[in-house]
Amino acid sequence: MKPPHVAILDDEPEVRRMLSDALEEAGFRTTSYGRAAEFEVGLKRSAPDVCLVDLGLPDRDGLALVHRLALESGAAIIIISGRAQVQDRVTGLELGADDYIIKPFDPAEVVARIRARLRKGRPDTERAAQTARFAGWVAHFDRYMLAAMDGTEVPFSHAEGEVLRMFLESPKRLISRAQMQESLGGAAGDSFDRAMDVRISRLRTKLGEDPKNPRLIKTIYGAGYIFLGDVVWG
Amino acid sequence: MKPPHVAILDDEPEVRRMLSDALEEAGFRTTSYGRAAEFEVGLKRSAPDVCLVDLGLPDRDGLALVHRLALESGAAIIIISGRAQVQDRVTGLELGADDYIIKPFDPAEVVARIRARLRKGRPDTERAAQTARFAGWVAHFDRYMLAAMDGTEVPFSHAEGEVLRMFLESPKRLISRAQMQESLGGAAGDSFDRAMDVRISRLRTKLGEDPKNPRLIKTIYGAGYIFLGDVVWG
DNA sequence: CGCAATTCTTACGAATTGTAACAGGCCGCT
DNA sequence: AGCGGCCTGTTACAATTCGTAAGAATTGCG
Repeated sequence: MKPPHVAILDDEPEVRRMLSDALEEAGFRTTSYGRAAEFEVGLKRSAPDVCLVDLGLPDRDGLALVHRLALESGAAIIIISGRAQVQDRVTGLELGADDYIIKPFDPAEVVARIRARLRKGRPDTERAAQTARFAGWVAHFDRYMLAAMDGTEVPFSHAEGEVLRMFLESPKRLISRAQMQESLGGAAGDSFDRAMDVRISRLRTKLGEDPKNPRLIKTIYGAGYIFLGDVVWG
Repeated sequence: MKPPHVAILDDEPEVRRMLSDALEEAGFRTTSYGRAAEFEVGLKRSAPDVCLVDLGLPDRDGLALVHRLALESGAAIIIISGRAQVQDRVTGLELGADDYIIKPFDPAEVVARIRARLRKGRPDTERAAQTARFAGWVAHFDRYMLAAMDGTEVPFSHAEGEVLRMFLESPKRLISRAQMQESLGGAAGDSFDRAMDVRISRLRTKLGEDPKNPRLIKTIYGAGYIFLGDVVWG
């Protein structure tokens, strides 16, 4: 398994440096950003497992950013802030942060808290579920079959299954093209993005989507795709 | 859904009392224990969702208890301790605790941290709420749809959604053009500000604004925009 | 080697988004 | 009030992005 990826957002270069050094020492991959705008662009390319966010940003309301992250991203969110009041911590946590660390901090503690989040966040012990229910379908990934309620079965290929699995693992979340390509091992080539389209297109027809008005796999022009529909694994 | 159950282990009666009061006020069920032995007996009867454990116990090594809990129980474990050294926190977290709170603590923060743990532990239930109500509309950011009260729905694009979301996150506050450009990832180019205008223009028409007299998105000449209207998220 | 299934590439049409151009409004000045 | 410059709104068009059909390349199997 690839090492977890931590995204760092802090406007002070020394702090970024200290964090990324400590985290890479601890075996994580890191990406650092100095401004919220760059950070959000980076999120679209690859979804991190943990976001370390400094609230004292010059260019954006940090709490609003945290709120959005909590809603949209599945990552664990850890706030780093110089504001030490209890009320600040409470509102940060209420808005969706998973932890709140006060400056000045010790990098070792940051590492320990990140590990604690990842431990709970990824119950990969029982992650062997091979079936998923959604929108009247049951996807059997072990047999490469889609079963409808009425008993009819539709086979799907490996490429289609990769895409479908990605959707079912992150339902109701925007998935950017770049994320898919990274996840599906495709080098972001010139015409590889067209292949993505085709895979999704075929998957859509197998799911019986109305091309004019898809209800499950929706295209977000210029951003990616989103899978609507409630998913139950197992 | 039954309210979550929090088990409290602390040898000081006043602390137990303060915690249980605050937690029940917040809607949790609580059970308090003064000694580790009772605590372990209680665990066998009913498995709590969260364990609040004071490390400074007279009758047992608290860290060893935490370690066992982490391995055997599925509950979230939060350490409360008077020991404030970084090394103490790191070892506590490494041994399996999910959080580490230092005495003296504020009950409100304890509640917030417990909620943060439960949120991640029970995924997918409350994250789905990606909607905001305002001025007779309901914005569904997961489906990219605006629903009016009478049931009619208007789709909005990603670009329009970015603008709308910015407004709804900061209602009744001035938002400058520069802020928007930063936030929407656009390099502040020569003609990029024109694109902003167009986005806002299109959004206005979808909201049915009167161009002559906009009620929701008001432009402040030379400064930026302001979104009037009360917003309720959820 | 031939066949079939899968996947990629190419090509063209459709949807969205950005850009340019023009029209109108706001503000300061006389 | 009237004028002129700057800011903003809107429309039309161009560029980018995406969907899908059909053919080519790849893979797997006998």
